[in-house]
Amino acid sequence: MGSGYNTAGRNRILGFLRENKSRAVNVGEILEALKARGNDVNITTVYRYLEKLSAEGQVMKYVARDGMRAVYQYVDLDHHCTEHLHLQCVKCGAIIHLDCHFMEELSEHVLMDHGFEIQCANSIIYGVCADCRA
Amino acid sequence: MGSGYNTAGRNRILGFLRENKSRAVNVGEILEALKARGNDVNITTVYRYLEKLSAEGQVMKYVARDGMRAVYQYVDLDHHCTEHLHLQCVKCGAIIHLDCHFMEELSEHVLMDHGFEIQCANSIIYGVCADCRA
DNA sequence: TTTGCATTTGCAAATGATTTGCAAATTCGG
DNA sequence: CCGAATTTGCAAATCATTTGCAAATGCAAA
Repeated sequence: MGSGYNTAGRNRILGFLRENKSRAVNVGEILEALKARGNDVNITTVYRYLEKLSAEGQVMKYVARDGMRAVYQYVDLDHHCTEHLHLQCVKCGAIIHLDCHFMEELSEHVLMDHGFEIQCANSIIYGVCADCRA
Repeated sequence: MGSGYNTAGRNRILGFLRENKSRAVNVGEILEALKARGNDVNITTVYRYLEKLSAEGQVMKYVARDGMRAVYQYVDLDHHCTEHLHLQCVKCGAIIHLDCHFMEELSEHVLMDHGFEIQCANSIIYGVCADCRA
């Protein structure tokens, strides 16, 4: 994990991602949030570090459906499991991990009754999350 | 359906989308394909018409997982039903409609336990179908 | 068929997110 | 504290997509 040099900018970026691990954030949000708390970080640095984290699997990168910008979400490597589906909010881009027992039921049903073996890795179910419905 | 004026460019674009209704295409492909067959259509026209078709529900617009460009897929309005999920085989491209009772259970679970309201229309679950697994 | 008006087109320029080149600044092990 | 390797910041470059506007086209009514 955490390979590379330890710098102030990186710590701030990673900190913000961790604080918001329940949702996906975009580059603009990161920039604004850090600027607001007086810790400016250059946009290029943000992009480059996010790419690095993404390659390391420490964050997940997705593309929001409405606009055309990427969103990033912190991944808790400890609790990580590859066998779950992703629910993505079409409004805010947040990713919800469907890794509860129900996932198994779904997989089994689809396999038994439809002969279809789900590949969770690249499947995304779209919809609207709780926050955006409120 | 098909509202608006009938023009050569639009017919060509819609024709190409229909010919490729089994997959999603991007703007570049449309441009190249039409140019290759000697029917140039302006890029602006393509974007504008796709937006219109998308608004009418005649094509589905989503964002490719890899890059950052939009892709569009023709929708057969006759056979269209919004309340079921699609399972698509990554090998043969076959699409299975998950509209059995289990669909309701899934929707309900996701809404109750995760506060997430599924939009079936553009969600696709990938995997391998019965035929291709054999 | 001609006329009038709304819609559509094409071009070039604007936009907005993301990437890249490069020199200066920073990190950290020795 | 030194030096090599990494990271940063800036400005400019990309790339897909959008927009403004004048010219071209479609279509229905006369």
